[in-house]
Amino acid sequence: MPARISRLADFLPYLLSVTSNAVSGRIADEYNARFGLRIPEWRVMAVLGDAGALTQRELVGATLMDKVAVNRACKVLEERSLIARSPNTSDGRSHHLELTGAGKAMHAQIMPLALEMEALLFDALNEEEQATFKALLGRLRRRVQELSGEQEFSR
Amino acid sequence: MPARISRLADFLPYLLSVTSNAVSGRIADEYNARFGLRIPEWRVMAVLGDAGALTQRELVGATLMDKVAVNRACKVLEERSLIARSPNTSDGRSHHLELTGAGKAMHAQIMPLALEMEALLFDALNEEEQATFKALLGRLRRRVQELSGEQEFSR
DNA sequence: GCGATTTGGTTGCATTAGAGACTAGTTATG
DNA sequence: CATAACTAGTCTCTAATGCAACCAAATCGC
Repeated sequence: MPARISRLADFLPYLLSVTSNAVSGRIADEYNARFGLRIPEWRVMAVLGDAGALTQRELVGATLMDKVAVNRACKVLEERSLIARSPNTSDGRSHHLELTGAGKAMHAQIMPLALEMEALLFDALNEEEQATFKALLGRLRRRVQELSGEQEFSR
Repeated sequence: MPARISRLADFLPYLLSVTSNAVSGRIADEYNARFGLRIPEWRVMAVLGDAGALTQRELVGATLMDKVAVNRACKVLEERSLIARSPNTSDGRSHHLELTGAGKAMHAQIMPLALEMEALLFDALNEEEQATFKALLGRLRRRVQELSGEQEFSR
């Protein structure tokens, strides 16, 4: 008995939240099962693989994650020898973080899986719809940022 | 220095997650500031206001939240005398939950604010785009559910 | 109707995320 | 250069989320 769903189901922020959680949960399970990575760690790997050596500060900017989240993810990855720190000659407070050989090897497995997952999940949308969806998300995000005050782009 | 954003930014699940968090965070702040409500509590209020008396089990179905989240939200709302329990004659394990007078009064303030917030946030999208966005989210969610196994629709 | 199974609700526990304080190193100012 | 103001990173504490075990009431099978 599907108990008449309330108007909540028409509320866009709700729909957005539920959908996002479903997608994230699915992906998190997959990465955890295959690589023992959690999402913050995966994001750091993805960015480092793409951009090369970065500081934590730069990772915060690139992933939009909290600096604590970045720090924890890096610590875990370093313990697993997937990334390595090298001193930053131009600023002694930070280090350059870079994928190790093992890290690069994992990255090479991770990215195809990411695209595969994306394709699988977004199967329900054709090319054009995916592009539209992406564009709308982008505009929405910018709008929220704009509303959420005049701060740079922390958080 | 906007450090070349990596390919992560093109990854749909990432974009979805970041956007959803931004939207939810903004709304959570607003409801917390104005009514001292958190999102799970707000959702329960919204559904009860719309559907009348329901059991916790029915609320789980209507909000897609975890039963623990529903239980906790109800407990808080009951303590604040925004909702009241009455015995369920047809099943002694559960109760009917319903908005009190105060609850209804708050609901009458809450819903317009919800629509206002929705309008404000989704300002960046015109009518048609909003409809498209909603439809795409719906299809995406159904797709994930479908992939996530044959379970009813718990979680 | 009586034991076995199921289900609504509750509690406790483990995991996660975020805010704030703190440390070490850097830049700006006199 | 010495002090003040700032910044990258780390640590700690608290709040939020979800799972699993649990209790009590209901249903099923005989």
